[in-house]
Amino acid sequence: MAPSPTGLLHVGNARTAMYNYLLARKTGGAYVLRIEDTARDRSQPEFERAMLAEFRWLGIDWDEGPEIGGDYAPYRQSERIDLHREWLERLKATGRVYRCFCTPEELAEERKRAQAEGRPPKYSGKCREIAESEVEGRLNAGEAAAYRFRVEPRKVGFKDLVLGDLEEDAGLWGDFVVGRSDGTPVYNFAVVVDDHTMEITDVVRGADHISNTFKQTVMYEALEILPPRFAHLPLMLNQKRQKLSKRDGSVSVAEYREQGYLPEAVRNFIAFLGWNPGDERELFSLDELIEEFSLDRVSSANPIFDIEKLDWFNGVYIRNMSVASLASAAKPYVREAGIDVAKNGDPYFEQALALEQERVKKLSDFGDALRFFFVEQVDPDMKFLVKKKGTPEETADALTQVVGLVAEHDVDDVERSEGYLRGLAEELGWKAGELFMPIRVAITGSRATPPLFETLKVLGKERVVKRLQRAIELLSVV
RNA sequence: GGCGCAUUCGUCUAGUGGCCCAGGACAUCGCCCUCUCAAGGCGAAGACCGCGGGUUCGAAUCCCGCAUGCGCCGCCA
Repeated sequence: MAPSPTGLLHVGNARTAMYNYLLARKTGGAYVLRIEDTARDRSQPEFERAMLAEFRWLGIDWDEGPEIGGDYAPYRQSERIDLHREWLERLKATGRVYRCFCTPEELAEERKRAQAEGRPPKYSGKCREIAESEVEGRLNAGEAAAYRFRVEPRKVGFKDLVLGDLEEDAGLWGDFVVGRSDGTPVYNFAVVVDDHTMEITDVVRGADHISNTFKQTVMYEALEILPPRFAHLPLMLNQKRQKLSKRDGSVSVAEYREQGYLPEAVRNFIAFLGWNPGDERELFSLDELIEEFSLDRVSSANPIFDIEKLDWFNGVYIRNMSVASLASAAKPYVREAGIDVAKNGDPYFEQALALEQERVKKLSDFGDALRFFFVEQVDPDMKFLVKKKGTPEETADALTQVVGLVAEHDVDDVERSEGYLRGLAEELGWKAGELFMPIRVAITGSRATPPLFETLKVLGKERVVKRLQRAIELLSVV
């Protein structure tokens, strides 16, 4: 994989990296990470660091790359410029490149005019036939000149492992730049040099690179070297059905991590955006994905990123976790929500967590879900604290009796609590739910909570009594 | 504007000439379970397979055209 560090890692790139990774692990090949940082103005080391961290979080590791090195170092494109220059010399030797003196301004102007007149914005070839002597003269006079590749009009094709045979007419291109006037290589040329010199066998990248691949194909031929295998992945689209962009805000992997999506869920979800095993299974571990993945089952249509399905995957993975590992995963998020996790000890936290485990979709949901377990007092909504179709007075009376029972029998045995509380409801002539709801609201402040008796047990007699008494007071003021 | 790629339920998709008047999953709705909320179980609704022509005894599947969407057309990657 070869990301360019010009922003945060977004889910589209993450999927591409995943497929690369799966393919490498499945075939037993070496997985190479190369940083494409030839965009000097936009590439930033912070982005590189962040991206690598994000890959690791997803469980994607690599065999060769910056930091860890490898036989084909260096692994940053910007550090391979000498090699690119060397290969540019080779290209020059084939007579396929020439100097172009057009300034960026002139070219932009040309393009604008072409667009306005409805012509394809293609380089005119203006500098193509400048005589060798004139080239030298202008160069000596200090004029800047780029290197352009002389394109011969003909059909260019390659076999794509996902899309099949692809073909394009090179006659439509115009000569393209391979070396900038400042001496640095252009990405599309650097890639050819790097892929070849690093002995890359398989290139899996986004479909937005298809037209680059045609041009690379021509360069490979000119240099008389063999291209790698290519596979282009249909572009992941946002809800508006546009290509996912780094400028697109809510698509960075970091954001999902921060919201409490689990790496295994994100992985599983992303893998299924454009790939499936051919049967109806959907839950796949990394190892299973490696085992089953193949490029020929990658679909050729553009998938749309649908957060609801991710939510479902995440919920499934949260439910499947052991309480202990869920606890360590969730703690930072709960703390982030302003809750003093350590306050009542780990066992308390884990018991509370276990009650909410099947009720959340994201780790960040635990903050709100667990809050009532940790606050000093809850603020019950009077509307629901009062018995349905009942009065504050009778509710207060009932809760007073509940306090008595709790004080006498404790709440440490779920079945016993249920027994005596059901008994009370019967005595009162109430339906069980009519009694349980006021209790629930009194002790949690909410109508949607884990099962009542287990909640009572975790909270403990003392808290329960205190909260009930406060609710009774609130009811008496009404 | 040119070129390329794509087009099956709202979304992800199965489907490679007869098993498909199209299967699964998410979401939605209903029922069950039930002390609430979830989870779970069961069920419903939801796709004239983008449109139009062919080929064939037979097409979602093959061919052609059109439409739409996306991508690329940079001394960005």
